[in-house]
Amino acid sequence: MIGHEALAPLPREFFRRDPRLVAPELIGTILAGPDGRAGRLVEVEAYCGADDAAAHTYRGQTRRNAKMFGPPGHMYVYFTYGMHWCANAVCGEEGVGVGVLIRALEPIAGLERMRLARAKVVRDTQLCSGPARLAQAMGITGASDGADLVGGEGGYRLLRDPAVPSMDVLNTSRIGISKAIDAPWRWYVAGNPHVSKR
DNA sequence: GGTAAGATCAGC
DNA sequence: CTGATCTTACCA
Repeated sequence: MIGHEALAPLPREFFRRDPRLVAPELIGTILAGPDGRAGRLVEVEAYCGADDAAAHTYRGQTRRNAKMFGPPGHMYVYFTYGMHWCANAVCGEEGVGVGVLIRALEPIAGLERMRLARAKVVRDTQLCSGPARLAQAMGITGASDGADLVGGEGGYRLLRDPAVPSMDVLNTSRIGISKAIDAPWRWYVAGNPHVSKR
């Protein structure tokens, strides 16, 4: 276990900015969930609303993406491919519809719970190496849509680690999209085995 | 009302 | 590389 209490939550204002500024700064921060589960962010992608054809919010607000238009610092959780949940941190001013998709975590606490949530996994690098994998490992579902990552009501928080290990952050185009495929809005930790493959 | 595609993953 | 699996969004 690690002492979550000692780690300060990221302030609301941290998220109230362009997701392309927030995303790289989220690398190295910690997502803390229920039951002591926690992981360090090692891969993220920015989605830029009306300026971004690949964003769920590109064509405006719908029932599904409503939380992305809500206040920054909350989670936007969506269901896709008939079976997977994925989590974003809402950014920008309220009403804008931008955010950061959390694509991979390096598990740092509550690994037993994570393995329980992902029973078939044999290697720890398969626990959180992908947006749907980490959601399953952390217990994130539609019930978490709109949870406040600053206040922690809803069970999840993003924390700043005062002692982040040094790491090399690389920037590339995003994964798994068919539009705006050239926008360089993905950031990940070089050489980290928990970054998503494929 | 009908349908195509989807910010994915696991298994062959 | 393919199948799974079903919600959402968009069109008629």
